[in-house]
Amino acid sequence: MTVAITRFQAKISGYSGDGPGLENCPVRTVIDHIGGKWSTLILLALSEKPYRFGELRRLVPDISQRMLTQTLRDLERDGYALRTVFPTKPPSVEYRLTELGQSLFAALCGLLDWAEANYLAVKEARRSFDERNA
Amino acid sequence: MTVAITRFQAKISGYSGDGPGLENCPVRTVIDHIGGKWSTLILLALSEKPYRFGELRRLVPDISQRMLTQTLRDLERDGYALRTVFPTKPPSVEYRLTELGQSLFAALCGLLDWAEANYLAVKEARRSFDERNA
DNA sequence: CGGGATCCGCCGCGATACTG
DNA sequence: CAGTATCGCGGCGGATCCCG
Repeated sequence: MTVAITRFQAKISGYSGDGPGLENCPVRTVIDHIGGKWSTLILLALSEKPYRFGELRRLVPDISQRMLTQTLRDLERDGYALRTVFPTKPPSVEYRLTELGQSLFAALCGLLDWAEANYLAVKEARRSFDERNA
Repeated sequence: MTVAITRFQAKISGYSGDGPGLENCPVRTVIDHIGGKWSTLILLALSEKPYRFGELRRLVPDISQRMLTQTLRDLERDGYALRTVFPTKPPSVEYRLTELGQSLFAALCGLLDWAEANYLAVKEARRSFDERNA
């Protein structure tokens, strides 16, 4: 009975092979960081082609410049995005996905497609639930 | 030039066809809610088989009982999970995925597998980035 | 056993102002 | 143009106590 659990234990609780265990959980390591409010949106934008800072701002109208900066930094830190500064005047900075970022996006695509196909059902489920618990 | 953007505009900025637009964005509607700290973990656990409240607590050792309750409520509200109460003494409550939840999980699998395969590379990228910016 | 109620710290995120 | 600095709020999430 606990045998069935074991198959997923590693993904859920982490690998206790070396160290504390919980912070070695693959799911947490990756998902926790792309679970932010803007990460997937920026990833989606950059999947198409490299963009400059200002272009990304216009692409995502309601992101603050502070959060765009921070999101891009996080993506860069995790190895998903590459930041290139062109020393022009005024300076221009280009962001593009790395190989790792592209492969992450490929894995993310299934979820994004699902979201597009099913978000109406989700919204309806929410509405229905809220109505039942009025 | 802006033509290239248009292809993704809907997914990023939402469908402005009817209403304000931004809250009609499929990505935001779905991803924002499963981006929580525990949602994917519980989804992963329930994908294997139905579980009871206490079993889930043991499966995810470091979740508080408050957050487990709330996460399960959210999953139920979005139509991903089904809550069944058995009026035994003491009562037992079972959680299982709905069809919608199972299909979401199927779409999520690609990402989970990617996380398992690449989380070491991500951790290394982080370490390297932090070192460069010391 | 499976919660609900309450209190509270942390931090994600936004708004605004300033800079090279 | 592409950021940095500072301030402040709301809400996520943890700890604790109580209940049927």
